[in-house]
Amino acid sequence: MFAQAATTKSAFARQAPVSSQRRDCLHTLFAKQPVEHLSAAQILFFQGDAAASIFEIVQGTLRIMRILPDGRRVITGFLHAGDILGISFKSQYIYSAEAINDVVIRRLSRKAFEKEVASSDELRPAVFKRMSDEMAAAQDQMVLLSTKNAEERLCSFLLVELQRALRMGAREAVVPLPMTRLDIADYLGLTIETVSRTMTKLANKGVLAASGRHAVKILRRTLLAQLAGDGDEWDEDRRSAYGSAEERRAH
Amino acid sequence: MFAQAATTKSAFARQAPVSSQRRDCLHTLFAKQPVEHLSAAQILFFQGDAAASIFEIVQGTLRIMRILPDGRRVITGFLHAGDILGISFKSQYIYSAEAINDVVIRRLSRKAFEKEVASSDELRPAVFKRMSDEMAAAQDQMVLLSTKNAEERLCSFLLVELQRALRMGAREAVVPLPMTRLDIADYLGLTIETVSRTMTKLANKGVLAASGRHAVKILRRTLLAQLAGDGDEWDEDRRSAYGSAEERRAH
DNA sequence: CGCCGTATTGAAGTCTTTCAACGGACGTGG
DNA sequence: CCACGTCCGTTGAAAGACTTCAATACGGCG
Repeated sequence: MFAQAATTKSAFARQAPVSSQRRDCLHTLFAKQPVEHLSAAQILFFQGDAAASIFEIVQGTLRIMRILPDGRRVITGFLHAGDILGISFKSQYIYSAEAINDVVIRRLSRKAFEKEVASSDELRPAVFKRMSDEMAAAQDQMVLLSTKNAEERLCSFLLVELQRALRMGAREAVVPLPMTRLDIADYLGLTIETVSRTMTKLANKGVLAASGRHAVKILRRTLLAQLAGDGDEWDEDRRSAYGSAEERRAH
Repeated sequence: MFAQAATTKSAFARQAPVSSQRRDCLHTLFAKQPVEHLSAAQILFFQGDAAASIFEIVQGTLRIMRILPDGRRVITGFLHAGDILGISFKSQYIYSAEAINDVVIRRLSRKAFEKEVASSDELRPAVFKRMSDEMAAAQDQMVLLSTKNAEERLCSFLLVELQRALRMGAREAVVPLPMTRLDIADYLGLTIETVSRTMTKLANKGVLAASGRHAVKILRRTLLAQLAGDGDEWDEDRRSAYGSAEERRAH
């Protein structure tokens, strides 16, 4: 168990949905904290709870979500090993966090965290950067939800998760999907059926192949990236052309 | 002009799309900076530009947006007088900012800003809070885009803008809409036609009445709030009921 | 006063959702 | 070790919401 946690810890992430960057000095803050365990479906905290702690995820995956008064659920992100959770909170948690599988975390009190950050000139930029990355990820998600169709959404999601898996040291292009289809649907703003249908469509196209229920193997990564619709992420040429392209319509 | 700018400056905002809080000590940073003027449709900065400055909006409205490679545009927020722009940036701007009408801003170099923040124990929490508010707003927008239909989206938007107008000292329930329908559409993830149709539907219901092209008068504020679908924003009852409500489907 | 860009309205089309049934995997218990 | 039940995922068909295409109307500005 210890060895396992150690290897997981050495993993890092970049560009993931909510807050995951490469290992930085922030992790040293948690190094001495004891680990805590959560089992699948266990809730770490509720939306509206007093935001007392900041968490480092050592192992496993969490979903962070909001529930609307009428019961509709929105998943605003998935958090994996190496991610830090709770930096951008106010006095109350703005969403709920729930374990998808078995999760190991370390906890730091908000007070202690703020004290450390105030006193360290090295920590401050790291915190700042992390929040900025979180914000950028949130913007990406808004773009996805505003303009992308089902196929583009799923491809975007799979691409990000694939990149994460590869950074974690995966040797094959296999994307682990510990969450259920409903989680994916609630994250992408689709229904479970549409996710399922789109997945089989991608399989038929030869983009991917199911690898058990909770993983997919990516067969054509370039095609996946094209279908994701992010293209080359805004190149210089497009920029100068922008002015004349203003009349283009939405969607 | 000066007097006008002064009154505008005393305005504050809370809970607006991207970054607008009540007046706080951050504004003192800009007090000595000279004002700059932008005319309608003028671009303050481009997505991808080196993020050299932080801005305080003294007057007017900006749209912040991202352009996808294929030309699709997403507006991730509108910024009004009193808002501060650019705190959550990395080394490059993650979106473009463009004036909707005539805009007055003050500018502070990123370097100077960071220096001030590092040295002031009062400024740091203010910056932190602002970024957290921005994050919360981004999450709200994700919820809107994920789960809400056209009517709910438009009502949510109008409600936020109405609250802002009232805080700014508006005596009547009139929402100024300096942006075009296309802007609203790109912000809400809809088409211009759907925005238009939904607007007239709301007028027929007696919720609002057009007041020229760039303003609407809200006639039934409570109904507007109900139609926005945010309800009472997550009450305690619902929370305990959540566990048993897990089987609910998306949308 | 007339023009041009913006907004509204109508009708058809498309994508996703909804409703419904089936299939398959996993875990428990016999 | 297999049987069975349950949960999750897949597939099909119909319905619905929004988009798209197209024409018309409004409103500000020269």
